[in-house]
Amino acid sequence: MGLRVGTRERKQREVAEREQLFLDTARELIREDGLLNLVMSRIAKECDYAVGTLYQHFASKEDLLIALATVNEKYRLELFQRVENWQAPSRDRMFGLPVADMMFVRQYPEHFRLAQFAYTEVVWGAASESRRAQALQGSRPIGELVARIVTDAADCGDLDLKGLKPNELALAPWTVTLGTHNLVHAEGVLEQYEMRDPYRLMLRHVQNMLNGLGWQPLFDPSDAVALDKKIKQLCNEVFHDLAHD
Amino acid sequence: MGLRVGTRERKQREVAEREQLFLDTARELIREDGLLNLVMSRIAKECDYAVGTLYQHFASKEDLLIALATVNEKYRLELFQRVENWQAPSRDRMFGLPVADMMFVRQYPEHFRLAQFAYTEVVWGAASESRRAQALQGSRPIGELVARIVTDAADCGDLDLKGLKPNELALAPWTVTLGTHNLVHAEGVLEQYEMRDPYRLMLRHVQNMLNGLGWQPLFDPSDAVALDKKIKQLCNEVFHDLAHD
DNA sequence: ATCAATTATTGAATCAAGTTCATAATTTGC
DNA sequence: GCAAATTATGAACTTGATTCAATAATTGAT
Repeated sequence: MGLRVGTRERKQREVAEREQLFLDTARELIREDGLLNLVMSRIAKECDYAVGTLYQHFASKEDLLIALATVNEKYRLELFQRVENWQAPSRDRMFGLPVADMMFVRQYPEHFRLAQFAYTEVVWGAASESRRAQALQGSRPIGELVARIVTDAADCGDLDLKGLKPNELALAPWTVTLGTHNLVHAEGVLEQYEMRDPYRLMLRHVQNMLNGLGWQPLFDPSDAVALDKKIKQLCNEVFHDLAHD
Repeated sequence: MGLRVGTRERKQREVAEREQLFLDTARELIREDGLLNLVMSRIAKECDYAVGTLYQHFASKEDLLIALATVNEKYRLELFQRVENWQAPSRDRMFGLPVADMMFVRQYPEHFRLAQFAYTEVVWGAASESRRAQALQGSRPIGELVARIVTDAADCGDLDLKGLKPNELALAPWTVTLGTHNLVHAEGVLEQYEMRDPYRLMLRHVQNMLNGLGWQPLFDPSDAVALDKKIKQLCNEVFHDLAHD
């Protein structure tokens, strides 16, 4: 029986590995040809499996897209965790999250577009129930992490929640980040307004928002040197291994 | 020749009317069956035209979606113009824009989802060049309107731009609004955090943001009564005809 | 009013993917 | 080693977007 369990486990591992292979290949194909041209049979062929096998893993194309978005999120969580463990004032840790998000988008340039697409009714509704549950499950640790930072700030007196729940307050910088990703990925829109470096602007506005929330110590966002210094500090102390710019 | 021109103009008008009919029908079908189930041949049949005729107007399904998003934006512009013409302090007018956006989403509940989808590379890239130009052209007046409000505020001393261009500053509340729309339309996400009334929260955070930008006069967003009063005021004085709640 | 030329409409046919499922291959349990 | 159970395969099916040859309507000139 020991052997039987052993082979069963090996089997499971092989299946998991193959799923990862499918997802990695899909990510690669998307990077090459764009989300628009992702073709299921192409993924299968690229991995030397039949389409039917691919469909053993993913109930549909949408299902695969949600799965891909979900594994990508794991990496984002990793970056967020670094920020959480960083020894720094609560405000700097909160500010670190949008910075982490920026780094994340750099590493997985197609992720945001994919996510934007995946969480649309069109795709979300077409994925399997279990896949959706898995995706939501995966996003939970991020929400909890952010809430911990906010709670921490409130506890040590850096922040007054003013009746908001931690996640409600955290929504403020989150929407700024999310909205920026949206605009950056909305073809043609920002170009029209001649905006250089929208992510830099995003970070400035996150600081404006944190000031508006009364998160201590206040920071002067018009001080370009100080803002740069803060970003550099994060790159050095938290994201040293993936700085490339 | 006068007659010839006359008939030509009539022809053009008829074509324009038919295009509008196609778009209205598409909007209706989307409302009924969702974006997911929009079928080109169904639109044509519903309008008593052949698919080929539909394709005389729109180069592709994506082209039609962009066109629909573009006409919807006209209505949004209308609401924004009401706010601009409102006799009120600059800060209240700026705050009015997210409120207008809220009203707009109420009137066209599927618009935001459509827009989110339409400006994705996937769809945007598949639309015709001229259609994209038209879409960008349509969004320009909104950008200009917002910039006017910001400039106005700076001129009358309510606001210090601190080196930002008007549109760069306006990006701050814009991202908050956009990010909120995103979350609201991302299936399952907000439910997980048990957030009631995300749009109310959005408006509060817009006020936090405007405070952070130092837009005078400052407002206490934790004062629920005052916030309600401000929203009510806008509903009464600017959106009286479409209040329904 | 007539008709050739031009323009617009039509919908059956084409094509591209996503998805299924009967068959073949492999693995398991005995 | 073998029957049963599981898994993999890819040709066939299905749906829906798009095309285009055939048909109809309109135009402009006589």
